[in-house]
Amino acid sequence: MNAYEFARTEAARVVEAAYRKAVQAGELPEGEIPAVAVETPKDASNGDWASTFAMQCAKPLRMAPRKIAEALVSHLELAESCFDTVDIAGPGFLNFTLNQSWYQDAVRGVFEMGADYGRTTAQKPEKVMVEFVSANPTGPMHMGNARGGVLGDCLSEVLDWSGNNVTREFYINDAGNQVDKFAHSVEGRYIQEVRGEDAVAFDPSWYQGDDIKALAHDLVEQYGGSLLDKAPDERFRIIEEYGLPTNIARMERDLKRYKIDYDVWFRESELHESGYVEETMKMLTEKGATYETEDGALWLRSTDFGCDKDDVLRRANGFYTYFAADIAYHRNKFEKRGFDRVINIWGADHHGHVKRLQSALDALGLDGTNRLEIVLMQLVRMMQGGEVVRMSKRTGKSLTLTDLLDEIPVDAARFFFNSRAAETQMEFDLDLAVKQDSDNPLYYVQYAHARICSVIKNCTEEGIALPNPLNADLSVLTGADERALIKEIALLPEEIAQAAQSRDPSRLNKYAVSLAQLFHRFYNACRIKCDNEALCTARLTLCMAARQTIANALRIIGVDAPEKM
RNA sequence: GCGCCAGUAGCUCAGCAGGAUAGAGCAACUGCCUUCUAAGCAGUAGGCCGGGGGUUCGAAUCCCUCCUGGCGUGCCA
Repeated sequence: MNAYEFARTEAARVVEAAYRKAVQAGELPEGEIPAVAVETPKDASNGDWASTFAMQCAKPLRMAPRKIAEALVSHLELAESCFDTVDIAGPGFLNFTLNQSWYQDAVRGVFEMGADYGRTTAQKPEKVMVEFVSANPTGPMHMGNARGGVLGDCLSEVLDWSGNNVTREFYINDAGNQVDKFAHSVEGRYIQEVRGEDAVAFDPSWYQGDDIKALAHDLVEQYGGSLLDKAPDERFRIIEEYGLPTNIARMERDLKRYKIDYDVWFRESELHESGYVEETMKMLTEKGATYETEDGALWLRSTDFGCDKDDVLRRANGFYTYFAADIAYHRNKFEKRGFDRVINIWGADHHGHVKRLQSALDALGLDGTNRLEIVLMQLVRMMQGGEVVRMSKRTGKSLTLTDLLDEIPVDAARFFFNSRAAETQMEFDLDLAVKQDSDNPLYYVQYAHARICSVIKNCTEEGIALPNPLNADLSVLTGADERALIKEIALLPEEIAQAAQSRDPSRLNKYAVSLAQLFHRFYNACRIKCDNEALCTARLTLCMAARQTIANALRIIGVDAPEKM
């Protein structure tokens, strides 16, 4: 158990024991008491931990909260706990102050775990898949993908650190209408390049990006004009078999550059080719969840599940919809690959899709409502020169992930996109991002790390022996800034667990900034390299713990912790 | 129309399984480098927590309602 969790459970244990004793002594009535609530006060002058137990008991025990608090305190036994004192404050708060040995243990805990400090074990470890980005292979990735990429990657990391078995997956939509449209667009540009702009009229349904023209150009280099002699089907096949793998390889390369590595790249086309989609539709039909209309289309009875309308699974022309493939895909995740839980990162514009997919899985007996979670992410609004930059693959005007990484460092991008919870609307000002240097909170955090490294380096160069952190005596660290830093260090495992539980990795950014702030404050208030040997040793130990903690937090976000800046 | 998300300092946002005086960064102003990294620290100023009702010892946080903004409501994905 980590130091933070220990303190929390100790506070609750001690209060509950005091209540029992007070009842035995006849000072408090026996009653239906709630679980002991414990929290950390915002203001340090209210102690390190506080319990609102006395106030919560006011009603069930029919007593004034302060009276209850007084009775509790008179029976509190702190000798075996990690607390020094308990005070009654305000309407009946019980404010606990941590004792010296707790601080000592908290710092030691960092060194016992080292690079793994912050990891916890789950009560119920899950085999969980995080599917994210899953950008269409018909063009380059945009800013929404950039945000989703960091979000999914950091969420995966945080789930992993909380004791789960995590798989990162990219779903490749290499089937359906859009692929035809993609091939059509490349074909058009190919014809234009071979025979001239006027040979074929521009079709407004084409994807317009320069990437399409570039692919057409590649084909001209490879085949000359010979593709025009081939049958249309054959030509389409050649274009697809060149264009899709090329784009997929580029996405993989860009994501690697963005420090994202997937465990699985899953192709939608496999689901169609193997007959898995068809099989899944048959299962739904057997469960009575579908019906057919006269034109031959197959429908899912979504309204039966509370959705506003039914959904087409198989079009009148016999082709399965994206939704049908998606149901099959998720059946594959749960049934075939045995994931306990699946978390998808989706753009908020897909929110209407959530309930119907979950419901379809429920109909298959896979309990999608509880096991499939969708983290909806608001799209990113790009600003440049004070104006909104619209992003659209179709108009080709989008700013791509590659463009972004050409402009700003990977770490700056990753830190930025992990700085807000998924559901918040984000504004990304490119002008600001490019010139963003010392204003960027990332550098504030990294600077704290570099500063520590520098101090430690100076000490060793001057012949000051680094302490063995596992048995260093920290009893001299009694200052407010020192203790505040230690308490923050002790918080890392809890922050990670909370981030995982609430599916919100942006908590780690906030934590890292706060930790850096407390270090900078400590650094300014307390001289590390000082004449008092015991103090110097203790503060060096604290520095080393802070360094490890910052490094671990940054590692989860996926940015470097530099030794100098 | 219906559905989802959001509205907190000048700007960007934390806080929201109810708790003590509502926080941070940026911008503004005032101090701090002859000693470990000033990409730093300390301080000042800035608020009807969108409006209105309710629930209770206590509401930015929960419920209802209204207003404003974003998104969705395809046999597209």
